[in-house]
Amino acid sequence: MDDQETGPLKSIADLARLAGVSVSTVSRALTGKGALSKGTRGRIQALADRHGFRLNVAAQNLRLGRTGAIAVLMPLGLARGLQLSDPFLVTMLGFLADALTDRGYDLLLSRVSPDRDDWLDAFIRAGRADGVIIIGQADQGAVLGRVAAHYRPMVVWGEQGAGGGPAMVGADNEAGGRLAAQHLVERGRRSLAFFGDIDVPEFAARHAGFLAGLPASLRGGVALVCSPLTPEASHAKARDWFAAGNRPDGIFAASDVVAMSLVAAAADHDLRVPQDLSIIGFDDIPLARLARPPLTTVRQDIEAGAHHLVDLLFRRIGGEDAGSVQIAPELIVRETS
Amino acid sequence: MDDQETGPLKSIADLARLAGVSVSTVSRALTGKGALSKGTRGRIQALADRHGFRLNVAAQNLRLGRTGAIAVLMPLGLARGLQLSDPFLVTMLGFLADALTDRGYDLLLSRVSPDRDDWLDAFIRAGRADGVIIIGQADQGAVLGRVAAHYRPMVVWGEQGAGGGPAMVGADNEAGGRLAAQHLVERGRRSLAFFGDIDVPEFAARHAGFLAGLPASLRGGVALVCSPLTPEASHAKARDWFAAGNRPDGIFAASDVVAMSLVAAAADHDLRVPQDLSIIGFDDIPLARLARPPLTTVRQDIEAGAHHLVDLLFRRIGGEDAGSVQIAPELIVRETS
DNA sequence: CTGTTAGCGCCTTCAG
DNA sequence: CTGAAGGCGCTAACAG
Repeated sequence: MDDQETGPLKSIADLARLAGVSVSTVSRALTGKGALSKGTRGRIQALADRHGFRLNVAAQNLRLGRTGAIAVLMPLGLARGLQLSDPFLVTMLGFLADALTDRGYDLLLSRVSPDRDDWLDAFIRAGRADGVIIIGQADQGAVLGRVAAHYRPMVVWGEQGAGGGPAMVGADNEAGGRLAAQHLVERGRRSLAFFGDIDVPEFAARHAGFLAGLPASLRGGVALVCSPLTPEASHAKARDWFAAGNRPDGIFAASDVVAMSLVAAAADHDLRVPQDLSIIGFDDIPLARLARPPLTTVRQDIEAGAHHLVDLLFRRIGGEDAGSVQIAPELIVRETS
Repeated sequence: MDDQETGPLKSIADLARLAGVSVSTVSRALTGKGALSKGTRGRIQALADRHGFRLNVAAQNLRLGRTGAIAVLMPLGLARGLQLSDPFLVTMLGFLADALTDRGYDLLLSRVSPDRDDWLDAFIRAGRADGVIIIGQADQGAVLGRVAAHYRPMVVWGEQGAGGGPAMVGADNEAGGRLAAQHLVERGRRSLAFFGDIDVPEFAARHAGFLAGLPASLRGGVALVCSPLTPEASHAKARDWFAAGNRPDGIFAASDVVAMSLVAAAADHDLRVPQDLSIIGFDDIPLARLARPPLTTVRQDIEAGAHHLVDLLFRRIGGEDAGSVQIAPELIVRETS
């Protein structure tokens, strides 16, 4: 195939020498930018192809003052990589990867430890990415607010704080909580509980909405159980809680994984779902439908969320001062309620 | 805080000017490399800290001829980002992110379309990453083999091919299949099926091991059902298959998601699991234990797999000619068998 | 111990 | 339409 075996082409200069033109001509030919005669351009492109030469993206980016990558950071999951295993986060990650690729950007998945207060500033100043998407503000609201004040290309998935914070995209968690409450009440449930850690803002909003959606007579009796998120830990928590003799007839869980743990723990204690106990999750992860019984849940549209995140980010990169977006949740009634 | 407001420090040169030293001194101070008096180093580091200055990683990497990133590519999941949602892949991704971060590398998640034959060469030549981890060879065995012949820093998760291919890490899928077969036989199951797409090499090996683990008398009667991998699609496939009147008493599924779909579909057809039908999955994803009934499965140690992948990759980056690794699977008996 | 110098591979004015 | 030259921000010899 190779008529002239000149060794691997390391740089644009090698190719220029080979083609008998200058480096700038090669650059113009390969980037498609700048005026160039049709003939030369075609000839050089063919030559590059034949030798398998591609512009070095790193150098290109340095010169252009960009990186071609968007960082996705998940403060929630920093302590253990395993936290990343939450199906919701992962599904989100997949959609983000697609949306970013469509725009010609790479997704940089970088674990950062929110141990020091300046973890985010430090990451940003390292210049590894042209923008940052944060999934789950966790307890870093203050940090995010401070950084947002002077760094534009950042968007956050999570619960809308009181104005002035970073640009956010998220489900209307409070509305979701109300949906769950109304549904349980319609089912005749009266002894209720919420499973989730309300130190996480999203979960706090779900909890608040849940209470708000209840008649005043029930509101005071709602048990609040601070459950972890992983399958193992939440299952253990639920089992202990049932073992302690708690017998509610309706539970709203902060996530589908927690809800599935509850279903499993209920079975361990011979509680029938949904006859004795209604359980509602949140997220509608793909596996929720496959659970036995199929899980009733409040759906967040993850794909729409990912697209909004990316749209918003690129608007802000483009200089627009685009603001937050909220996505309406939807109750999906299956068989655990 | 800032005693001298000089505007944001854009580069090492600004800081050098501010500190009254040369750029190389600043470089030495901030990288910690090279000889430098304790005093100057401390002074410059303090100054950098005070002004929030950090070395630009992109420029640093260009100079060093590296990128500081490892690409993770998943040819399986390229058509739709959603494919990434398989819990196994996702869990793997989390462990990889951790292992790479520990070594100071970023994880570049880049969707590439294996449409043209040179997708991998093109990606590599763009120079975006210092190494490549491929999760799931899918039908790209030929491409991987060819690239491996001239590109060292690449490792593949999947099924060991006949020698000469790329460096691989993977579970011993055939042994896993045998474990499943022996277990079903011990349970007295005689009418068997395998659910999975044997065009995928890993699944083909699981299928082959399954047959090999069976007494000759049963081997011929094993149904082979080509099932997709996503929850929705595999559930539909299983339901249709039961609806067509098929009534095996033992099924080995290519993945836990497929197994959970089978459990759900069996329930739709009033088949009791495990009384009427034993089902075994593969992977042992975190949710397998939470399924109702908890799923019997063949466990692959995902964390060990991720560590082997990263170890192997860096050995190869370091010039070693390290070869493949195989991980022993383990049967986890729960309640679907 | 510190400064000077020459690039890493590319893009982009500015001339011709 | 094409070439020459400077520089993106940083590091690593080589001098001093």
